[in-house]
Amino acid sequence: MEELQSISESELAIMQVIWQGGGKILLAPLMEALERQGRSWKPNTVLTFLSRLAEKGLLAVEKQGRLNEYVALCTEEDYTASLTRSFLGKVYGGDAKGLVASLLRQDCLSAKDFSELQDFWNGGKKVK
Amino acid sequence: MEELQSISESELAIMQVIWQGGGKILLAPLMEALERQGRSWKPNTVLTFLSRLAEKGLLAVEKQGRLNEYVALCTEEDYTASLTRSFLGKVYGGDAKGLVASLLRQDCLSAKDFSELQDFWNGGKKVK
DNA sequence: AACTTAACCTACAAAGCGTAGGTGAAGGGA
DNA sequence: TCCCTTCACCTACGCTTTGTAGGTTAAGTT
Repeated sequence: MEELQSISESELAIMQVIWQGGGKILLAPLMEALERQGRSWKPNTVLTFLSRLAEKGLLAVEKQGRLNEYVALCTEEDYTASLTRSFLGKVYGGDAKGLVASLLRQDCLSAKDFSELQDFWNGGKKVK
Repeated sequence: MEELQSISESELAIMQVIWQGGGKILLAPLMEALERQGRSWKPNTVLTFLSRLAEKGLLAVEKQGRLNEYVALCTEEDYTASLTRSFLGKVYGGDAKGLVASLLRQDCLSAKDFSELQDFWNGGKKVK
């Protein structure tokens, strides 16, 4: 699992549309989706974000006739997992238990959350 | 618990020295500590970091005679807790269970970690 | 032929960061 | 008393990231 490059807020918004749309998209539907969520970026602005995402290795650009199809190179889960590993390393020196302890101390995990995680732990181990 | 401003790697290195030295420090001992850990910053460079930390609200500057004493305004635990909340919000939309599930999926938590966390959970709740 | 869309290249300002230099005040020693 | 060192404070400069496009051109649509 490689370390993904970090991206900006705006770039993330683009990726989220692509992920939610099944992992690949053309410019026109992307613009529409962004418009629908209230982002009023000029097409060129979006194209800039797209090419930066390609530079950063998050997107592949595939010619479909004369148009470009922008294809996500990882899933949203891969991306958040990578961010999480990076955060864990930088802030907790890789000590995942420390991170969870911090969540517990801050009351971020309810009793219900915790028991669900236990189930996940017990069940998930086998499945995987 | 306010949201602390984010700081750079270098600024963090400064804060860590201060935290480890009991929360307050003068320039001279700070320089020595940094020197000892192999950082060869010029004094002015360190002073820049210190004033940026003060601007960001992480440090207070108190005159001790003609010298400045740089005083940490939060503990290291407060700082990492704040980073963690911020990360949790941005990446998981506040879903702490989702974060922990991601750690589990990535095998970041061993069985031993998990049982220790259960102890922490059971014990910690009472204490607090 | 004119218009629209998309692609590609280039640019530019603001912010963040590393890295100090210049200057001046204040002790400390010769 | 005069110089040297330390520290503080202000200013700056180059590099990178990010938001935000404009200019130009090629291709498809009317």
